[in-house]
Amino acid sequence: MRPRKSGDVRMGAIGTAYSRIYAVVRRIPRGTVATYGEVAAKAGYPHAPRLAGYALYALPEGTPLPWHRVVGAGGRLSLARLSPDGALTQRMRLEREGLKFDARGRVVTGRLKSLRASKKKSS
DNA sequence: ATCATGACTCCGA
DNA sequence: ATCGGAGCCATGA
Repeated sequence: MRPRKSGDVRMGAIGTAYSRIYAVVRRIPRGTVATYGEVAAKAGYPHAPRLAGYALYALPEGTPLPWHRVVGAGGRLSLARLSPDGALTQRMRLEREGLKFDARGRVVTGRLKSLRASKKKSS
């Protein structure tokens, strides 16, 4: 089930899936956003976008990780489903880094545009 | 070991 | 545009 938000965090030792995802999130350039799929893929799980979301969900409140740079596909703030308030914080932080949002609350960046172009059915 | 769940994504209707 | 179902992975009980 859901990991505890605080207390027993055994991710101190690197090598776990969470640590890998966190490492990727941490290396997201400022003023840039990455999708859960991107983060998971770079962490070593190209087909487990849920892991990215799951790992971020386990993040403590005072996490130094730039979790706000992680958005859903197309720049959507999936966080809004779980915590609307948190989504506002994320949006505020991203705007502070120079990112823009459209009327629907989607992030507008030149990086996500290439994401949609690679979609295609296999064989 | 198994079962259920999730800040996801994709595809079809 | 919205709605629903299927697939994938690791974690906790």
